[in-house]
Amino acid sequence: MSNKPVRTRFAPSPTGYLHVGGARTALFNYLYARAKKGTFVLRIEDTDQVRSDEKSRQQMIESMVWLGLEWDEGDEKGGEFGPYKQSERLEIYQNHAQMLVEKNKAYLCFCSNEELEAKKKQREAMGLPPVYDGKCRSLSTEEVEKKKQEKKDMVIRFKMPKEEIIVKDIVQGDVKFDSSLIGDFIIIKSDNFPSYNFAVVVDDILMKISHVIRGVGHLSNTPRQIAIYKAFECDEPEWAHVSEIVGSDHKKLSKRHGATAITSFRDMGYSPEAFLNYMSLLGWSPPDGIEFMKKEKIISQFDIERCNKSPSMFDVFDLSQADGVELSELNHFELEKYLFAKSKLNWLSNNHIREMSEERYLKDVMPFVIESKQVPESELNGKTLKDILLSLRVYLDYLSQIEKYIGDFFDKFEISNTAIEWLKKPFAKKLTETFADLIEKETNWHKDQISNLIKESGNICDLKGKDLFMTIRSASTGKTEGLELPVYLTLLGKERVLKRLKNSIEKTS
RNA sequence: GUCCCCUUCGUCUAGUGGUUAGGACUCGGGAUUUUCAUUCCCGCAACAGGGGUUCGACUCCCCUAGGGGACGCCA
Repeated sequence: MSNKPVRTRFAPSPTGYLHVGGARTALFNYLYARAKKGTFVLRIEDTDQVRSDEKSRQQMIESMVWLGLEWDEGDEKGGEFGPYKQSERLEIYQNHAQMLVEKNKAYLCFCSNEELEAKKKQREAMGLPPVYDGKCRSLSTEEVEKKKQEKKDMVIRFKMPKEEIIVKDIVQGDVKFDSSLIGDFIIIKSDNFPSYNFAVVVDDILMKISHVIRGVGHLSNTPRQIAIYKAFECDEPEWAHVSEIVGSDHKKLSKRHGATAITSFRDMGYSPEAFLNYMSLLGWSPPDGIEFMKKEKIISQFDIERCNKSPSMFDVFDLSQADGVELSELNHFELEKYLFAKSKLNWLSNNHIREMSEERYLKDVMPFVIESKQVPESELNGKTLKDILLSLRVYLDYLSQIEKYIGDFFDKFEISNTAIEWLKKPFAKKLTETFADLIEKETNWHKDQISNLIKESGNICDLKGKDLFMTIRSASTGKTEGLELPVYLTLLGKERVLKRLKNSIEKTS
């Protein structure tokens, strides 16, 4: 419609952690700005003095940074249209409200809360929409002055014109609203703070926002906002109300689906790219249908026109297992239990982990290795650990899973029930001893050589196939699954293999 | 209560009047792998229901049901 430079914004209110819903909105704004070579701005909407807090703000920023949603302008970064915190823009809103009052498009209202409440109930009883009746709309200047003298609480209300308002929305199409159902709403509260609908519009005008991309929840606010644009004689931005995200129970995302706190996913060891990839697929799909994408590819294919209207489910937690549990209160360890093991998120994440550079992977996985406390400190920097981690890479859906594999390569040695079955076989003891002997004498510790030794043990004991391999596997790893055996043993190291074999021999007798 | 929006395999979705309704994840089967994972192949599985409009409807209209959202001195 317009060829103005694209400027999008994400405008969270710092009243809690950033969750999937918010992050997805931020993502779409980011993606669109990048796709159109525009600007992405971050504005903090902290006009709710009671609920806003600094900690939330910081956690949101932390989440944004982690996801790689870099903003070009905004909080903590500055820019030519600052400040970017609404609490620091109070004067601007008041001036603008004053302009509206002077143009007779807004007015002072002195009605008390009790009065309003009573009227609302009355109207509801009569089956009328609960809108303000406009009592103070036509107060004379004298009356206004008099009430001001009395130091009555006052607010500023916007004169809502009676007309049909059509929201022209990129994803929702044209949506009609009857403004008589809206009424004169408050733009400046009695604490002198602007109301949401007013502050957004003033900011979006001043910050030259070209596209407002947000959840459908805001669609019904849009007529109010359009009316304000008109009152200021400014062009509306392009609207795009994307579908909301729901939890596995089809209900709006809440603390119950928890972990919707972005930082929880970071803590579980999802890579930001993977999580971003997953979120981009909620309500949008790439034209070529290929879902595993790096950020650059998402950007190059993104368009809001391909966003759909129907709500998408954030389906990574098994809520049926989490009855009465508030997932948002759990740490990554506890949270893991409620994850669907085979979610698309995990699949994508596994793919991203495999595609990472080795350096990046090693660097990212290390904290989880350390956290597991299963690797002796002396070996933390060794080449062996590096090789182990690299071999384990294909097994990981998210990095914290390394904690369940890594111990098997060091001092931990437990024989699983299925492994015991192999060790109980009649030939197990002899085979294990034979193999141990061969290993003890071996000086060339290399996977090909180990492979030879396994075969040789087989020849000596007249065994091959599963009997041979599974028994040796069970005796040396305690498990019946895992890496290719010669590789596994190479990584384990001669000493540990011997120790384990001896241990297993005792169990077989 | 009033207004607005939504409803395609279990999930994410493609699809804009004529398709064997496509893909991805999951699931089942098979091949490869000494095992597990990986990889490859095959398969199961959907247009919420009812009315229209039309030669023809997943696509358009209406109704019903279900879900979501808005109606704040919250954002």
